Amino acid sequence: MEKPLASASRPVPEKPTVDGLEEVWRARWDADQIYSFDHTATRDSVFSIDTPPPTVSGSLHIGHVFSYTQTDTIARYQRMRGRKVFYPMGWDDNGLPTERRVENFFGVRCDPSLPYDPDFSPPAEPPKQKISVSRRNFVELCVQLTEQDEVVFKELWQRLALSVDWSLEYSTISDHARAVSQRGFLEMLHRGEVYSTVAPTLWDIDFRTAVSQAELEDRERPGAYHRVRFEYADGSGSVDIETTRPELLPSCVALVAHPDDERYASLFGRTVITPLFGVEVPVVAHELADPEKGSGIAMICTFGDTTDVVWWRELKLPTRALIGRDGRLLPAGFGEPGWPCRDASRAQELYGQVEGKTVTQARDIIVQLLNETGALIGDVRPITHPVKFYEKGERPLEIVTSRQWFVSTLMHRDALLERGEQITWHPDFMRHRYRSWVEGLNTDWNISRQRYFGVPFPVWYPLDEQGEINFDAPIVPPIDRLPIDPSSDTPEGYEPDQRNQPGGFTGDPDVMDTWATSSLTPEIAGRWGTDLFDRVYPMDMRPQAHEIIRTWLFSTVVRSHLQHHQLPWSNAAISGWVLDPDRKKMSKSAGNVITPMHLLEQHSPDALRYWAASGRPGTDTAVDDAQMKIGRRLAIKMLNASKFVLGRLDGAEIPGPEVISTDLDRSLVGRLATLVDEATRAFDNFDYARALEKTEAFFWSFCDDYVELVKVRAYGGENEAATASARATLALTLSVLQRLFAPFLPYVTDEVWNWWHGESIHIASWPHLSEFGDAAGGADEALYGAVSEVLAQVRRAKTNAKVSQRAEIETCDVRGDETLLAVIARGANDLKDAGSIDTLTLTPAAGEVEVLVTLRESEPPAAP
RNA sequence: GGGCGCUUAGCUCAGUUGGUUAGAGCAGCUGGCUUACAACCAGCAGGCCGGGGGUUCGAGUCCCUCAGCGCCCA
Repeated sequence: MEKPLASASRPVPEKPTVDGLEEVWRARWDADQIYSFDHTATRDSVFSIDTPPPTVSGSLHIGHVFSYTQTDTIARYQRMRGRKVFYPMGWDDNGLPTERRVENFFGVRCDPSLPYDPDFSPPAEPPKQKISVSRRNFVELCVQLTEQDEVVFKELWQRLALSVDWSLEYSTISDHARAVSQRGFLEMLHRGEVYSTVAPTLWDIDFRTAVSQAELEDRERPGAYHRVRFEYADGSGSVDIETTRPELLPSCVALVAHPDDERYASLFGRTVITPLFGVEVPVVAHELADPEKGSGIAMICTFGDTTDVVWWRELKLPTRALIGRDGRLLPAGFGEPGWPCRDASRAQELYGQVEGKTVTQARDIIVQLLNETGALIGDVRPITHPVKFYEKGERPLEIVTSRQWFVSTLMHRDALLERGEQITWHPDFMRHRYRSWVEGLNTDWNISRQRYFGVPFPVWYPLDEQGEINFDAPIVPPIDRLPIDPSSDTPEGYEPDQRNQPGGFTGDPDVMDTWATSSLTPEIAGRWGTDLFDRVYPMDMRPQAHEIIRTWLFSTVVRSHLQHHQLPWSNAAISGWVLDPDRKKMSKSAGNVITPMHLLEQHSPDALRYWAASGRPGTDTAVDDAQMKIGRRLAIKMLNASKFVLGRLDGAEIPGPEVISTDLDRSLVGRLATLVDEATRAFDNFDYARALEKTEAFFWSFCDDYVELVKVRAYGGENEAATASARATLALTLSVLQRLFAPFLPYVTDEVWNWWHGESIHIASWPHLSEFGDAAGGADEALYGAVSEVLAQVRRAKTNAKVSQRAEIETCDVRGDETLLAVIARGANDLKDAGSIDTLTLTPAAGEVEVLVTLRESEPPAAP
């Protein structure tokens, strides 16, 4: 304190406004680099944030404002507390959403068999028929479009005043990110934590790619039970199963019922014959067979759903793959090894009718055949049941058998559960989301994607003399050669012309799952391998939304656990969703997505931030114009209150807390100390909303009551000490409030701060009790409340009399409990000033406080 | 089917280990051009704290149960 106003860097305007602050302060923060990370800081002085890199899919969303603002308030708080804040921003540009957008935006489709065309440029308007382009051309278009999109996002972040250090910007498709991602993969490979294998794989036939368990969702879809009769192999009878997928009958490898199901107990261990195809299959028992479902006995096919995979694995059943990558039925080999059959030629003939058909076509044909042979019993029974979809997909997933890379997660389940317990969750109940996900894991993490715009696996395979690929001996590059692209780079010890030749090599054609890269955001942002990494890792905070706990959060924990044997961060701050004004979830299909730019224009960035920061941690919050208006009003109030207080300080030396002597002032300062304590504790607990709420409530009370009470005294009078006390209190309180609001209202608070300070408020110190001297010592906090209450009653009397608040009061008699009156007496002078009271008397009386006023006769009542 | 959250004023929401008479803002109504602020100020009114049961001297808060909404997992 004790700074002369002369240190101000901006004048107090005659008529303050929030409009135009954005341009002024954005430029100045940028010029002064106030958000730069101190690269010499050591880990103990750093607060590091593992910022979520948004998927740059082109359209901004109000949700981006919401969660990123919440994080920014915490970043700003920590910065003011003196921590060196590591606050990077990234762009998650690799992956399927970008491919989708590029295909639609330019009207192209990737065909990896085409050669690169260096002169290709997309047509101005996307053509109706998509143009096929090479993989490299496609990737170039992806890069081009994401760079455009990133500009739009960056503009929003900067207008919103996210206190990001933009020199730490990264993208998940950059050379650096690809190198980190490939290194992470190779290190797992060396440690034996990833493996490639031919396995049943969840497959989206439209996207033509594998997907992982984390990308699944159940959707209720109509289906139908078909009752199908299987004859016993010994001809002694038959059993009826019910299935929703009769087209998979050719791949039936067993029937299954619950071990306790007495209806079928006698069948276990016996064999039955599949209708149409005459394949002899066993009847087995497994607990996952639901006696309530259908007839209680089901056919196991390879593969119709994930339960089939479990049965196949646990019961060690054979594989008869039926569905191809295009969703059509593959050629079968009845009578050949692996396809035992009683009448191979008949089976092949029947199968010939469905081979190459889509699943739906095949179903109709099989049903018809079953009907003709009498194996279809009764009517088809329509039902509704959950079907597994890729979360971005439009058709049900199939399960195909193909070679994929997997990260071992199942064997680490217990350790990963323990990691989840070690995280400090905000809010705490979010830990359940993590736990239930990990407990429900049923496959290792498939990280292969048969796509184009992603990080390639840094792996080649040798070809033997017959040109067969040896998957068991992958060739890998040295770490310092990364990033590489195995489809164009040549492994050590080979010549480029040996590609795809017998005795030569071939590159792994796939790219990694986008989460396989973004699970390394701490390593990417923190420049793994440089000394920066040790300064920021493990990080302090992972902010993110709850719907990606099973993907981003989980995968990051997995990678950190495997790579570094520790948590990637100590705190997970989980934000809620933004709902539309009717509290409906926003989605493109519902057409209720709200974009932020016009709101920014209409209400100001501070106002938008106020709305965002009002949303409790983890709580879904509706877009609310009214709340933004309140934020704008708050910002304006801050301007006006600051103008008033600084106007009272006369441009002179600002008195320090040692001159705060008046009881009322000390009472207010005592409350202010409590506020600082509350706001600090709330922020330390990542509860920005609580800090805001407490600060806001104090601020309005300060303006409405305290300022009114001391206004006259602060103007100056005979009692210099009393005047100095009021001014010092006003100055201290204003200074504290400006700083407590700084994380929420960065524009307006820096404006008002600079009316009396030279440096940005955002690098000022968070308020601390040491600034209060002993002004709060022994303060009677109840005094301020009691005096405020009497003032309110005085106002009420005037309002009831329908006179102006300025109207003078001849006598005011306060009646109440004696001890309370003694408290009020200590604020009597200010009360008289604020209420324009001539004579104030205090009369002990039983019961609640009562205020009786007599208005001055000469004051005519207001006209009705 | 299992789990998590929510249900408080017309609306949006606070309510911190159980403790006077349940709070705020908005909207509504009444009054006031008050030397920081009319984009403002003052005041008023508005609540079976989802229903039921229990523990307790005392429950919006803890326990049980039911209902509705939302989400996560299977």
